[in-house]
Amino acid sequence: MASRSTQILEAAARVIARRGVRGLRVEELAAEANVSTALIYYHFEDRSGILRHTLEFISDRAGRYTTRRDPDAEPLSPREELEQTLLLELQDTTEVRENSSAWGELRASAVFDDNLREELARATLVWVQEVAGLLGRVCPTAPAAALAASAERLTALLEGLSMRWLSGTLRVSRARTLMSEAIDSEADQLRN
Amino acid sequence: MASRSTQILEAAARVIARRGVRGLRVEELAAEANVSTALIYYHFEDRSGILRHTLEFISDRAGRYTTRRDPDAEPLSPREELEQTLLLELQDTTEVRENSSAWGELRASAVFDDNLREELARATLVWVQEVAGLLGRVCPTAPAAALAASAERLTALLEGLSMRWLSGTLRVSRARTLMSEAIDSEADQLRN
DNA sequence: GTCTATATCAGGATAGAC
DNA sequence: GTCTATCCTGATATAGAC
Repeated sequence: MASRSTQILEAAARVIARRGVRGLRVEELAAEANVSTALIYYHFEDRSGILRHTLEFISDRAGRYTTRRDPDAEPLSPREELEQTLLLELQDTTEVRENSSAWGELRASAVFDDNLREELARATLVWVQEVAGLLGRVCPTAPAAALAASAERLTALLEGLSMRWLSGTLRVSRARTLMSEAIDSEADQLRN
Repeated sequence: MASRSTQILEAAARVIARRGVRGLRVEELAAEANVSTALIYYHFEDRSGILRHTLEFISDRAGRYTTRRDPDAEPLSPREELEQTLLLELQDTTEVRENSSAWGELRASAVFDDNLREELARATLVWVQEVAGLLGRVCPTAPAAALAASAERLTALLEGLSMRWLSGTLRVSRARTLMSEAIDSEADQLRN
């Protein structure tokens, strides 16, 4: 059963996805979570405490859905697994939209808020390494440095495309196409 | 000679680069521009008007510094010109930092602010087309659709890398390396 | 732990003089 | 066009009862 804190953090993720970190109002969060504002201040010291905890919550949750898989399906080839992992982030579902826009907000906020940088760097590193690992299974002969570079490019591209999608500059379908072509291209490159 | 409006917009770009869009206080902007808050409201209807005009200002300015060149130097090859155009955005100078962080902020804000989307889409399109044009001169035989896709990927990657740089997750030098490798790779791909 | 009610104040916006 | 002075809303945060 979700604790009160968790319930508030889930609501916070929804509000951030809807309004952004910048647009989060404690009162709106209270309404979304069906609690009073006072309770929020009881659990989290202040507004920026809410933000910190929510962003931690979101990056943990993103890690989970990225690696989750249907247990009955036949195992994916490394190539498919890589593609799926990356394209998962470009789907117009509530969950993905919520995580992606919160992630984008986190990244953007970190430019002006040192407190967020460490957590962000940690989460990015995990993410890049996961992709590098998948690439390594696609191209087992590629040197580690090349895998790392490809993973950095692919994840950075994914963030760029996500932002364009979320900001209404690019359709999801187009973003997906561009992303898979990039994956192919990096994989080819690594096979040289 | 810079008009008052321009003076305010230049100050706005500096303040946004320093504090972010959400951190922009009309009063701080007034101080930065050495004018009163009332004058700002005289020239721009309201806070979001300031934002819209600043976005326009920034994208025009980015267009300018991107294409500016030393008149005495011998002309660049298309390949060099492309590389220079893109790598110009990854330099740790005040001007570039200012434009890039303001640009990133505005992109992030547009996710939640419909007023910014149109201008953002326009500016992105111009930018993508400019890069597609440069790519076309590098690989004159490539079909237009492929040039467009490469340009979209390269500019999206650039935005992604810029954000990582500005948010302290990636060094500029690393970002530059990753970017030039991507340019090479897209150019090779187009030559097939 | 949770609520209702309210203090407090920052900051967007305007009135009116020059 | 530009300023000084000020209004006032909306948002954070707290007091105190249950």
